[in-house]
Amino acid sequence: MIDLKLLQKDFDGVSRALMRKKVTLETINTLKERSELLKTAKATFEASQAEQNAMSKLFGQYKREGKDINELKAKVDANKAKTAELQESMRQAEESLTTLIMGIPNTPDADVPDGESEDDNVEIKKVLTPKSFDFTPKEHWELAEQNGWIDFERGVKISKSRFSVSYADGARLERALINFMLDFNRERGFVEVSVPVIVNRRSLEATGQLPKFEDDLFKIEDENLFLIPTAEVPLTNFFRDEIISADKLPVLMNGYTPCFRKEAGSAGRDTRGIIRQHQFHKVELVAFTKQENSDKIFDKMVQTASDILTALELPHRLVQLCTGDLGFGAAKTIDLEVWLPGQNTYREISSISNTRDFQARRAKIRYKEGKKNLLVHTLNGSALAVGRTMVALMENGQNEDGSISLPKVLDKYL
RNA sequence: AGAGAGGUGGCCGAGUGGUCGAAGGCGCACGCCUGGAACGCGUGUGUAGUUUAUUCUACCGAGGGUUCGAAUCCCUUCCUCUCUGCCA
Repeated sequence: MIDLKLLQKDFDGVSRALMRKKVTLETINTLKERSELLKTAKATFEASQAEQNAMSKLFGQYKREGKDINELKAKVDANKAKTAELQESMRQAEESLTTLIMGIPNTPDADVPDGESEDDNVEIKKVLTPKSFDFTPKEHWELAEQNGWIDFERGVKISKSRFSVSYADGARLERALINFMLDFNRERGFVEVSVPVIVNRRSLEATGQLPKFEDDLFKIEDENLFLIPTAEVPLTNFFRDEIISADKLPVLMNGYTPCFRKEAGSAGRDTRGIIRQHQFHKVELVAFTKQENSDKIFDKMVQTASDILTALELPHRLVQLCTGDLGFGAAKTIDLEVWLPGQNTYREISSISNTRDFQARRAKIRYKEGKKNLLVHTLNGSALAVGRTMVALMENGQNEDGSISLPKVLDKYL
């Protein structure tokens, strides 16, 4: 949620930032109007309520002293009706503001490049050089089938399209990667956490998936519960409605979960293979920091994810997302894209975001600084998407006969 | 899933219509005491909005109702605990 006080104070600055995220000036103006309306409505109501409270107190006093209450009662009755009306209009103002603001994205950082789509993202650097093959490298689905690692048809039979089965060495590699990543992140200071993969509506509102993106989520019928699209949701909600003592910060977490996404709107994209599945494994980093430290922790998270790829000997690059590609809650995002020789391109394998206080304001996660309670900054990032890591290992490690050489860091996990 | 009990501040816990944002205790912070510490004593200690500030408003799981006035009465709902059932 964006900072309404800041909008009041620096309307031009905030609206300029929001317009970079394609929020129309009309919407921003409405937002400002509604927040001012609420403020006045609240003030009027509270004044009337104060009057009511004062008279009610008098009422008790009169009764105790045996005074006549008829006149007072008439006054109090009249004020009561007025107060109820004021309260109702305050409620309406509140509701219309909430509805609007919950759908407003975060403001991008000043240094985020402008752009329309992923084509305008800015490459920051490349790590490791893709090796050249003296044969035509295959795509991962071919290798996966040839090695008996992934069974696509049976995944569809058991569930539906965009589901697959990892099998034998494929399943073992998957598990090895999860363990490897969890250990790697833990050694970097991220405490391992295992969380529910089914969460309630409030949790998804806090992180920003709801109310706007309900169509992307698998919902449990009749329960008002949802399958998580990322461990970011349960991990970030760990501290929801809490005040963390400042000396505990930063809190760095690391968790593995399966993730579930409907992939509505991506029909026809990545239909072959396991690049885009309804269910996939991911190890996620989440951090809670003091406001002044989130940039530092952000860099640490990017470095950690990049180092995992390096340890796995996977060539990759860092890309800073432009405003047009930035997610709903993110102020700043760096994607890690891994080289896929079969596809002859870099593909996203991790996305690391600083949401600053956007999620913290929705989730009411604060810390105490002196006498004041401040919103934490929350950050999240994959380290890494497991399925896509398998894809990269297959395509980069393939030999001419279709067998696959795996990096030696995985030896002790296999 | 059935039966019962219950949800109050960081924690425990009192409070059945007004003087209750809420006794008391624990914890925590500061001060006194001490060579230093424990003990003891004193003071302070919820969140959010509003205001320059005092103030004021809201919050005793959530939502609604009764009333001039609700932590307290009524309704709905969520959650927790105990027993029974089921089950990794």
